[in-house]
Amino acid sequence: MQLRRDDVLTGALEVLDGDGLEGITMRKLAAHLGVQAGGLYWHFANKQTLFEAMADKILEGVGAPVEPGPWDEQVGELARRLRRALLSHTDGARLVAGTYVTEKNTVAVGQVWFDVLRAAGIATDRVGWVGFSLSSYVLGHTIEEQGLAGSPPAVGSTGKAATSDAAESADVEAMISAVAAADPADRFEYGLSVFLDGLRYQMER
Amino acid sequence: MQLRRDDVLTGALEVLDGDGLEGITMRKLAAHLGVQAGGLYWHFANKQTLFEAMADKILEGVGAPVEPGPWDEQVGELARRLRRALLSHTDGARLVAGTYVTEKNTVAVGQVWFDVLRAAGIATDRVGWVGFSLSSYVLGHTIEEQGLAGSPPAVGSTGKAATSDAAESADVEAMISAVAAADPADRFEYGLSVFLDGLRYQMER
DNA sequence: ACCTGAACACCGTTCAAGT
DNA sequence: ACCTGAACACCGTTCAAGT
Repeated sequence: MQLRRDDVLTGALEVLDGDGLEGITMRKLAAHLGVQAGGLYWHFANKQTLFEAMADKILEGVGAPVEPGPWDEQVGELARRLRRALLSHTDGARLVAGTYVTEKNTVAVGQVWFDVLRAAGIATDRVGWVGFSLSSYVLGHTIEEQGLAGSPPAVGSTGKAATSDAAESADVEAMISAVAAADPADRFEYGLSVFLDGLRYQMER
Repeated sequence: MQLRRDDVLTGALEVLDGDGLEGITMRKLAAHLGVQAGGLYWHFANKQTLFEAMADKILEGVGAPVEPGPWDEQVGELARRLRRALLSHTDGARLVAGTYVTEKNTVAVGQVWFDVLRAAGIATDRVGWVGFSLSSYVLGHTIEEQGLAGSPPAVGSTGKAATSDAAESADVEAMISAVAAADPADRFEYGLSVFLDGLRYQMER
């Protein structure tokens, strides 16, 4: 049974889900595929290239056309789609963030964003900035989401708060706990709504 | 001349600036400090701990009190401060994003955000969400900024646009070029202004 | 065309032993 | 207290050689 490029990619995403971004090893992937490590280099020039292909595969479908409707709902849909794709694999956000992707799917993503924002009436020379800003938010948020998953119950609740004002420090800890305890999807939606409100405001001028 | 913990940290940031995040090696850092690799483990339990300390050091000063003034200017100042700190070292954003920091400076950063947003009149239970959203944007944006630095002239301009509509694809490429060509600081300010407009809008209701 | 086997130049981490 | 020396169990990548 010969290996196709796509089998390697699928196997790599399985290893990613099992062992995380730092756990992916050419040797481990090779073993997972029942092959010697050196053999992988026939399919991918190096690990970096493999990572880029993985990142692109994660973005598959994010560039699909969006349903007709109000522009702000469309933009929201795009943002949610991107988040869902990044969440679909362990450390997906960090993987995509770490690779400067120019592959097929990434270009497709750029295309839909462009179409939607242009149809929304945003000036051509601003469309890129809006898309870049919003996707930066999605990427940053999702990285934090996936990072927080394996971290201590509440960031900062380790008791080593060095603040002199005990009452105030308690408030901060309460804030941090509230953030950590909240549904990540709700937090995401909140930030998204702020951004969309800002966008609407800027368009009404 | 004995090594102090802080010397190791400083040396590590120098290696970071020289060789990037992937280039940092316990052995290389040891050589840079004129020491054997094993010796570093007296100062830091492991590489991850070292990285966390580096991330925290990068955030030094970001938690300083902010000058009195309109709340939106204060919030903007905090966002810009964070961006500047992340930009101050090669791959700074990715370093901070990859470490779940609970150290001194990080807590201090949380403290100022809390103070400023609270004073702005944002409800206590919303303060964390706002701070989290905004810092997600800053983190995501800065990661992309630092990533784009070493990448091809214009993402997507590789000529392999698979779209059927040539004219539309040209528009997308123009958009991408416009984003890549623009001053990163301007792009950052734009997204920040959108977020702040949205925040103002939400507070007026 | 696709992969093995074996090698090369590295890694992070541990730990007895030195000073 | 702070570091060396040497080892252990790994890495990514290359490349002749096999099928």
